[in-house]
Amino acid sequence: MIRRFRGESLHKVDAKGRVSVPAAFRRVLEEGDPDFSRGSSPNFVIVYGGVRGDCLEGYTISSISKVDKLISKLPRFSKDREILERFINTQSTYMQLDETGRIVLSNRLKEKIGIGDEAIFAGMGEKFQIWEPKNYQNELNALDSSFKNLSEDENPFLKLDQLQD
Amino acid sequence: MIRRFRGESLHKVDAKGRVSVPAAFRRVLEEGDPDFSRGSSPNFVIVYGGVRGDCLEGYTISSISKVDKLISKLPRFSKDREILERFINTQSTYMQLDETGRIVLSNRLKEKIGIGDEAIFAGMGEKFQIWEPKNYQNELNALDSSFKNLSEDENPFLKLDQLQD
DNA sequence: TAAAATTCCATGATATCCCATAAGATGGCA
DNA sequence: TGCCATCTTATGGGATATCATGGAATTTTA
Repeated sequence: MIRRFRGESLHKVDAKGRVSVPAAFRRVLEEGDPDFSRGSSPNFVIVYGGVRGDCLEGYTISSISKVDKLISKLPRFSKDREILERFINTQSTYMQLDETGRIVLSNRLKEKIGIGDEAIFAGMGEKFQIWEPKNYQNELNALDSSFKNLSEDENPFLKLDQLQD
Repeated sequence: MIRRFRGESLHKVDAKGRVSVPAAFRRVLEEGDPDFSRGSSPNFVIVYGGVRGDCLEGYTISSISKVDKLISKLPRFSKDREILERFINTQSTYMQLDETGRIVLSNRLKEKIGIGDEAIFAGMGEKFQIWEPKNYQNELNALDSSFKNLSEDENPFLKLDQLQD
């Protein structure tokens, strides 16, 4: 089975910017790092630009590679490619878990998403997000109400069954 | 034969949040976990967000993987995909039965559905649900009365045979 | 050399494992 | 067809490991 990022959890951010990555996510990061071996700590990538500026997105090495490959398929020098490279390559950084399963968020990253002394991790399948708690709640509320306003045939749950395997 | 989740049963939730999963359901979970082997314990997934907030829903690995695969077909960063991942990945968690066939419900999960020291498991074919007993009874009653108010051609029993494969 | 970043150690809380038991279900056999 | 032996299930308690978090010590770097 390929494990995916699932679940949400709240973590303290200390004065140095250290945060624990949820234990369940670590397993996924380990599986997704081809260079990982027992006893070491997995590498992964954090994208801080992205479509939305309001959260950080963490990718395993293998899932960011998929995205990189897709970008490489776009014509060199095309505007599209340039934009995506800007967001996904330029505005991202490698990270490594420390021995206790933490990462450190630089001031730059913290400011980017307005984080104080708490952070919420949210699993999103092939990636996870890091949010400032209040912003996260707003995001959920917004999502909820936009979901409620959808018509029957806009409902993504129902659309799922129309996709073919 | 592909076994399905069938039947309902009531179980104690102890101080640590431990509950026995009905033995019949365990067989289904075992069959639905590609990594399961005799002697080990099956993994599965509990979704706690979903369209309805009033119960937990348990899926086998293989049935949740089907959903995950469909979601992965949607364009990355699309609204639809985001909504579905929020409901199905973010608001869910991996679970593993222990040797005696139990799982532990975290406080978070218990609060989510208002569970005290008892829980009802209800088989729903490809998934099962976990309810606080009183809420479950209300749900049954509501379903009953809404069913009674349906006209002939709204009756799902009758619609069943009109579907084609 | 001062500030920043990284490594190392410590600890309480939580979750997980391991063992125990009683009741019920199952099946064999007289 | 009634009784006994055995297995499975549901449940509880205690021991142990993992996790989240904080602080000190050491290294790096500007």
